[in-house]
Amino acid sequence: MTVTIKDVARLAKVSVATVSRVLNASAPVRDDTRARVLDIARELRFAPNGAARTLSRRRASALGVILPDLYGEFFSELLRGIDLEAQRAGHALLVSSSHHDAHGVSVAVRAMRGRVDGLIVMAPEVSSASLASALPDGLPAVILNAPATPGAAAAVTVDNMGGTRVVVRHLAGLGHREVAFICGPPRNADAGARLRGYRAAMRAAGLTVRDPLVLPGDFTEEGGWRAARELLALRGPQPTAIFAANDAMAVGALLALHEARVDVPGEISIIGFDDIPIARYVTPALTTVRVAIDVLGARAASLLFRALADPVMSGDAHREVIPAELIVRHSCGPPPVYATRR
Amino acid sequence: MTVTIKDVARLAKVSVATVSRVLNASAPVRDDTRARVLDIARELRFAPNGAARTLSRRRASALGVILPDLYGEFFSELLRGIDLEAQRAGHALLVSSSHHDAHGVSVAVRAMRGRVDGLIVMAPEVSSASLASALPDGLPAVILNAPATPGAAAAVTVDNMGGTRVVVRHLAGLGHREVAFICGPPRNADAGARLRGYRAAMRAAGLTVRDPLVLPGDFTEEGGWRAARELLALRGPQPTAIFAANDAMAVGALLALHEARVDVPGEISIIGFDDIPIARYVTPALTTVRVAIDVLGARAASLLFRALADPVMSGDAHREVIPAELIVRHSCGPPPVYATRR
DNA sequence: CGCCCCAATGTAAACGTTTTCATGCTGATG
DNA sequence: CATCAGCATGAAAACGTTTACATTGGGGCG
Repeated sequence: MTVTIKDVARLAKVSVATVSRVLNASAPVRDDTRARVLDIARELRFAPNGAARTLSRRRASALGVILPDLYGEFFSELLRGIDLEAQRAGHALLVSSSHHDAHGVSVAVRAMRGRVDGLIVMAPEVSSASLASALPDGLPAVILNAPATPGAAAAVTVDNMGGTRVVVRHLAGLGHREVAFICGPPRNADAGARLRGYRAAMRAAGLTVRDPLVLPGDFTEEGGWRAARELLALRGPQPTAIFAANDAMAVGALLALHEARVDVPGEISIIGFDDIPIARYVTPALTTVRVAIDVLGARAASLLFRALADPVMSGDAHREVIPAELIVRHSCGPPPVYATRR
Repeated sequence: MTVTIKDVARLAKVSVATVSRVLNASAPVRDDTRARVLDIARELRFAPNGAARTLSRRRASALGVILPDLYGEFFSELLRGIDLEAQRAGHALLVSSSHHDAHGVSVAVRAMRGRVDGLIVMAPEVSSASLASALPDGLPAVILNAPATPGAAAAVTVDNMGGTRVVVRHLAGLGHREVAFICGPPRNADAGARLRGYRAAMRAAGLTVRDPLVLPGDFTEEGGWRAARELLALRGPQPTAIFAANDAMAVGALLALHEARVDVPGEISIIGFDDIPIARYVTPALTTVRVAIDVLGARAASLLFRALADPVMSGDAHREVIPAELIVRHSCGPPPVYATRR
């Protein structure tokens, strides 16, 4: 028995149309009737029903956000960036997380039909083809960090290539020649791009990638720890630097080296990717690549709003890239003398 | 021109009612018609309109979450906990942040009417009275970390009293007598509770609180840094331990002491509250009080679901407290000898 | 062979808004 | 004084579902 616009209309002795007009200022209303309606509305503590409004207006004033997870600072920052933009446009956020596979994403997308005006989807482990087919027809969408989609939907991505290039150049400039790489999850789009970027940058710097120095990983601290242990156990020449595909793994590797009493950066340099807040606090502070995650989110939202305002544009599959910047702290130095001399 | 249930009905040569029955399995339908309807629906890529469904069912299958902010790991974890519970109940999350004052919260609450089945509200700086008056009549709500509400709505809070007590006992047990305290924001409910808890626990331990040792703060790293500087500049006897009302400030204080070449824990012990992930990584690792933020969120959600299932209960203003646990790391030790000797 | 019941389906009325169209009414204009 | 413009309002039709109620048709039972 909640109070509806009809109750307000009845008590104010006007039609529901007039109440609607007063509340939305959508048409001129005489001052005295407006005052009367507002009084009654306030007295009854009337609040319009969102679902009815959405249905009638064919506009939800909400954005759907579909994420693989909600764990860690990455998603927190992303969501904050999206929210910032959405808020200024008077839109709410309908979030749904824990959607890893194509089916899960598809279900989540369907559940949002009619409740949101557009979609921001992040599904780094779902192929762009199946993702495109999961997206509904009439709903504009922006895809985050997806494998390069051939013009299917608008997308925002991190400049993984640029980020890895600057890392390898930095290490090469310090004199490193044997740079190990700890990969991310095999099916993850960012992880793949970073691996490719590492290989390309190594080649460009005139360095060769030795296969045993490319280790599997999974973006977790634990995974980084394991990879570092594996490197230490390697027979043959050790690497003089480790490049981890994200900061969490770099922190894990740091821990493993610390446990093994290997000096960082004296004996081995280490470098990450993302610049999560923790990176500043480990000892030695982690040299890494900064990506403005909140900007990533904000750009996605504003891109979506542009597509919403101008439906023609949405076919044009706009693409945006968030820059990545090298942050030099204390975990990298020149290779040890015996190594450079060799 | 999106596809509706009518289109499906027309092409499948049945009524919309039958389509609805098939899609919701809400009534028996002959096998062949069911198959036909499902075929057409799939072919047309039909997805029901959420707003229409909500309106008709008078149930949104969504929870509203109203937060003061989205910055930092606290909110990330909170949201994750809420999402976990909501997801298992098949509910989505409508989040709205950046609502600090009573008016902002009120606006956000109104915007959610008709789009959610219940509300989780966190507004640590809004008085419980004005908060209660902002909540709509028919909508169950759970309040997080609010100042003790006199039975207005269900609430979940952190055991600030228990947490501060165990901290003071720990420090007293190590031999500290002069324990400084860095406060949180003046109007923040948690901050207030922690200050009161500190005073009470000091008294219970037979220690006196000297006013110059209680410093203002604001829950930020920067604020903790400033407070520590102020303590160092103090004439008269220095404290042998600093208790910060949250971890962010403890980290800031740690930094200030490090800069001033004061040994922690040799000369001064330091202890925080919250156990944010960074706490493990600073040097020395921060002794603190662990609060399971994700559990806080999850409890709030499940409490809300219980209220939803059983509307009678919602009047009963259930109250739940999340325990706080001391995590001993390396930032606390016995006071320096010259201090104990005195 | 006629009746009744049940299963399957259709019809139409909600749900609470917004919005289009129609209708008075006021006052200005010729 | 007749007419017309325009402003304030009301009536009713959307919007896309679900669901209460009505209507079939067929089979079992007397």
